[in-house]
Amino acid sequence: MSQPTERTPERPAGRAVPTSADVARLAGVSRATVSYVLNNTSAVRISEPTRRRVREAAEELGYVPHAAARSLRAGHSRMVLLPTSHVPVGPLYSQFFNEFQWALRRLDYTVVQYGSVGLEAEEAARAWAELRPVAVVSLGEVQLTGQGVEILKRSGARAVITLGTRAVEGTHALVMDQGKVGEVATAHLVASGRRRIGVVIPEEPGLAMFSGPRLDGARRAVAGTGATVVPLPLRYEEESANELAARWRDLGLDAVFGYNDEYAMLLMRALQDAGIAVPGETAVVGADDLLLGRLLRPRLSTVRIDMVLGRELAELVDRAVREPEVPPRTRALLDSRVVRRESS
Amino acid sequence: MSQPTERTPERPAGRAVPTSADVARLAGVSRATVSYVLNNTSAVRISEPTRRRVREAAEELGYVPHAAARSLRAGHSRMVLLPTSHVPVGPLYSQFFNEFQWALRRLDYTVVQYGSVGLEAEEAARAWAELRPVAVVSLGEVQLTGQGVEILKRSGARAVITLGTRAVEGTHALVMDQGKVGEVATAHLVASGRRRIGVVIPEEPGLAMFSGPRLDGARRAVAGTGATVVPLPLRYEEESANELAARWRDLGLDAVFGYNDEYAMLLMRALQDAGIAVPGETAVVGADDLLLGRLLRPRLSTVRIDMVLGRELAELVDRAVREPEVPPRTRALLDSRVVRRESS
DNA sequence: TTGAAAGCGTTACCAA
DNA sequence: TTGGTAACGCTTTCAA
Repeated sequence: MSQPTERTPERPAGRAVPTSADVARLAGVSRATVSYVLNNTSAVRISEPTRRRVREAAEELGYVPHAAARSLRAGHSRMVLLPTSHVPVGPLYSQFFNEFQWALRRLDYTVVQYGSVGLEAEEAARAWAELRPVAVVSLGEVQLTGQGVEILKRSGARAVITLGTRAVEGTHALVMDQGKVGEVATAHLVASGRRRIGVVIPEEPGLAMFSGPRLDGARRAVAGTGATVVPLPLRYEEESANELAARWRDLGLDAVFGYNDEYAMLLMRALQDAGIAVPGETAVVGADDLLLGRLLRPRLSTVRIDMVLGRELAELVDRAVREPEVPPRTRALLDSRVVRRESS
Repeated sequence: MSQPTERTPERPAGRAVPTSADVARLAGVSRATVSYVLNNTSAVRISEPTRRRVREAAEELGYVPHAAARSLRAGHSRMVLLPTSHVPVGPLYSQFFNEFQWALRRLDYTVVQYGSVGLEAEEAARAWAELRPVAVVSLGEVQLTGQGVEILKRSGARAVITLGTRAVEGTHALVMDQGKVGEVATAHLVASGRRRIGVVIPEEPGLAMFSGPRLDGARRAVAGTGATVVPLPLRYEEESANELAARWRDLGLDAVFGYNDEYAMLLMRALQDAGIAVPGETAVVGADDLLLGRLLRPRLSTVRIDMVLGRELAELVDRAVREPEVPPRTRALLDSRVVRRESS
């Protein structure tokens, strides 16, 4: 860039942000022409010399269009808003999420994640609505209410998609059937002849959303089999696991579903240290099929969760935006199956 | 897009998005009054009955202010933009990140994460600049250039903060000294009498940003000691680890720094399965101090990384926004120390 | 081929 | 205490 001045102060107090009017002035044309050139408007034909002058002027000024002004004028945006929060999630979920974002970008949407920690349902919906997104994809961080959905739709959102453990009225709901995770794990344990089955409930906040349905699923699996389910609160700390292991024999359990691989690994180690044979005396099953679970001895049995592809979800969003009249539907988002290794 | 000149209704058969003008009409007042009431403008006093009428009208219509229009009018926003991408990060980083977001929110900023996967430096800077954020905090997903920083500042960003492995010109740079992680790990191994030290280099994309500096740090640690460093490419798969373990004795290594706990655990298991005693024949050190590392036998030695608090970083952002004339500085963001367990 | 002007939803200034 | 009005930056229709 040509900076003829010897000293360019970083931030001259008066330096304004260049607008299309500045570009027009420098190029010696009107603002309309600038817009035509920079947006490659095909309806209008601009001479090549003019185009070049405009482009050079824009370049020289470092002009960048103002998204807010543009979408204000246009009356709509292509922003897809994804509320985020602090729910600790595994690599599976992260990968899905990234693929989803990438696919949306390919469909020419601007993906914006909005940190929504600590917001209540309606408060959150209002905050999101201020940005006038064309679609909101809520991954369950904030429990959206029908009221909140109404606010969003009234403010122009053409699609509200919830991706959670249960359907929300008025939205395209994608249900992650967390119950099934607990169900297949527990059914597997029952089928292997286990009768008293512990189910780990993490005490860490934010996980109740997943652990509750998983426990319910476990209960469904034992219904009518004579086996029983015992909830086991557990913090993700060695001390907590050791305490639990110390009273293991009093609990009289012969199997445990560890919520996920991490909690399962923690508990399995504590059980082994307490002299309880795995899987001999107690079977252990995790979930998520982490690589690390295969490194323990015995190798950890697990529930493998197959997520819908991020690309598919992106296409669903796109369709919902283009055809908002299609009524929202609820559909399953993931499938689960047991991968039996050595710990069960 | 060539569309017929016929007017296509933007919002088919639906009521339009309510604006402050609609609220004013319903309440029987002017738009200005609506603005005063809804923003609690203290400079103007509005009678209580009027306030009530306005509030009720807004409520009835489900009015939500239009953030773009507001910031267009105001000439500035309080948006802090955080580019995100798919770099796989550990729980330590996530926790820091969430704390940071939360703290920014408390300081009344709107935190927006912008999915920037696959964007080049300048392209990305331009995309971010379109949103006219008051500050950009780049966590290193996209290698920001001086050019990119200039674009952002010209478009009104009052602070650009980079949080990466090396400083970027013109920004408040917070350097995560990844080199030190490798340095302290290797120094520890050398001090324990190890001479030929392997350093794992993950083959997964996106990690080079961290692994390169860590390897450099390891080299610094052996300089002048007579010990040597050997880079060890490794995929995060059992097969890859087993291959590496199979030719371990040919490599003649007596220690390895495993990049982080996960790779270290993977490799340690492969070494043990190949009959190589840990730490007797080969010492292993990871990094991140994951709980899972403590579950293996021997317990995994590790490098504990202390991150700066998210709250501190949020305050730095706030200060940089309020006093943009203060020259950008580079400062260290994290400190590292070895936690010796049993594997070294 | 280009330009003038309207208007998107807000808010701040100045009158009434 | 309230209302009219201009302006923020952009796109688009209409006119030249």
